[in-house]
Amino acid sequence: MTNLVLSNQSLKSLLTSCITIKQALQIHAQTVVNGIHHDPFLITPLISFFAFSNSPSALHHSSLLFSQITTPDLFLYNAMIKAHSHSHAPHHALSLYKSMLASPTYPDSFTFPYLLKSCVRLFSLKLGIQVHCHVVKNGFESDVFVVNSLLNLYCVFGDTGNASKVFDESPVRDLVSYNTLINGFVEAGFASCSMRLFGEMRRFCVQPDGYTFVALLSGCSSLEDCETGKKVHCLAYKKLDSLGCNALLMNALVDMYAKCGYLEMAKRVLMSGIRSGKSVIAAWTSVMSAYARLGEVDVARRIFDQMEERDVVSWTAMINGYSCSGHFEEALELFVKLEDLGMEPDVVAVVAALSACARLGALEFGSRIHHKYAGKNWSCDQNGGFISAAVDMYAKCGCIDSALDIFCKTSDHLKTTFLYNSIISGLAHHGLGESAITLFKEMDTLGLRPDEITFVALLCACGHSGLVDDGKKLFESMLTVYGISPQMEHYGCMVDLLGRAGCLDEAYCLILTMPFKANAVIWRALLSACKIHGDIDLAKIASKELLTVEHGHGARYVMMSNMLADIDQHDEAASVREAIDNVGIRKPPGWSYVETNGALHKFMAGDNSHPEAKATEMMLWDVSRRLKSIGHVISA
DNA sequence: CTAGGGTTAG
Repeated sequence: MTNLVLSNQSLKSLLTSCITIKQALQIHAQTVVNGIHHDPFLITPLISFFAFSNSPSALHHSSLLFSQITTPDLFLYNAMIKAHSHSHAPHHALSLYKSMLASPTYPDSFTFPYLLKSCVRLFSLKLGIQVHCHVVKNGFESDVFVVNSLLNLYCVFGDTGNASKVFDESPVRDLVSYNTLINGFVEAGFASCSMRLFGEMRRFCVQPDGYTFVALLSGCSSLEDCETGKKVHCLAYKKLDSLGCNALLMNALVDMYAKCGYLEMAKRVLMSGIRSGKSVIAAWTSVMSAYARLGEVDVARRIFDQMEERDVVSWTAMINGYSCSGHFEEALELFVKLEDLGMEPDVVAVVAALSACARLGALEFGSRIHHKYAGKNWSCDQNGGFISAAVDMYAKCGCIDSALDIFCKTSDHLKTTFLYNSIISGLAHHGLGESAITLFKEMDTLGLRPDEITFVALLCACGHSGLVDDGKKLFESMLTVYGISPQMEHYGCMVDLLGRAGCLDEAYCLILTMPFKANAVIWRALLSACKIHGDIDLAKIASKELLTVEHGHGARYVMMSNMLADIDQHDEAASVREAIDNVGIRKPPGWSYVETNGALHKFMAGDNSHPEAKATEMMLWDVSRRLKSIGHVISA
């Protein structure tokens, strides 16, 4: 090759037609050879080429070049910030911004959207709020791109309150602003707000596009509002003559009809999608899930097997389809198959598997999954769902210590009401009422609001630990302090709590004064308390009431007959048994699982077929004898 | 602004 010396100009024009990283590296080498690598007109396009070539090593290379520039200009700063915002290390974007603030350069409207995106990718609302302050300080709140990035930031974190505030206070709004907030409302579970916003959008004559309709339909799916869904369908049909080529929209339509239970309509839209050659995996997944929810697991499985393409989402849907119908073993089997096929399960799939383990009590399997996926690059441990699923799994499998360990190691910004609910109910089931209350008090200092589930867990914890006064105080505080009106479940917990503690009259009184008609759960709780404390008169009342709300339920008869036998009312017990025979009621046998050394053992009431059934029974007898000896009262 | 699949109680 001839020793050709290229001028600055020709190198620069070469760079514009450069395609591969290798070519750009060659040009860079030339600039060094020619001693012109400090020419800003050459180095700037080189840096941005490397920055935007979507390769971690090239980005590293551009960072090196960038660091050698003494006073980078705004353009270069923005280029580097943008490149880092979608890199594997978005925090570099914020460091760059910091050094920019220390330099004579000021940010502009191009800087903030990428900073905000970095905060989103760092899962840090806190940093995002700081950047928001800088937006205000620098006067960019009226730039529509900045506004849309702010909207996205708040929506991603489910903070629709702040998102609405940004939206309301912004002098500029475009289609993207509306779409972002509409979608944010839907994802936060406020689908009705999204419908209202859509109305406003139309009044302001902002023309919706495909994304608007997809978001709205997704809202109709979650509301199971097929009426609105149909209207959106019509509107989308009229507005978009290109409806036929939008796969996303077709999928959203199918999902809406499937979730609303209009399976025939869902399949009709799906078929039209197939005819026009669209990508239909998502639509099939929706239809499949609908069948699973209806309890038709076999139909769901057939669809799953017949789908010509399956992705992680379809696998997850099938795994959950099994879980929904109580087929936890099949769910886990499918998860293992997914792993064996070399497909990388994502957080949602892992969460689904952990949940199946929790339901089965499959500790070894569950902890294997937990350890395998904690600390992966897509960061399960940054995902609130993964953490609560793991906490729940350990708690349900009897390892409250492991559950607490995970909980305590979780940093505060990842602690949510949901996670507290998981750990508190875990503590409740382990009879650790005091700890449950301690953690509950912690929520306040983190600014987390308890919800109705928190109180179910708390009251349950008090009930299992005999903390009657604490339970009463908490029940009081629900409405007076937290503005949550107690539901049937909460009254149920209170009846159980008072009943176990022997305050039978107080429990009965609560039932009579509560604002709803007591359901079977409540009467059963009272009946069970009567059994423990041997109150026959109240037991008769409770069982009479139970009969009126729950006609012909086998468990009631069995419980009643056992109870009467226990308190030496053998004649009455016999008459109840007779009633069972007369009505022909059969209580479905109780069953349970236990997992040891990776094998699952199923136990059913009255079933002695397990090879170690005799030994197990002896062990159980021993356990209950020891429980009795330390004063524990075993209820029905 | 890019569907479809998820975690807590009873």
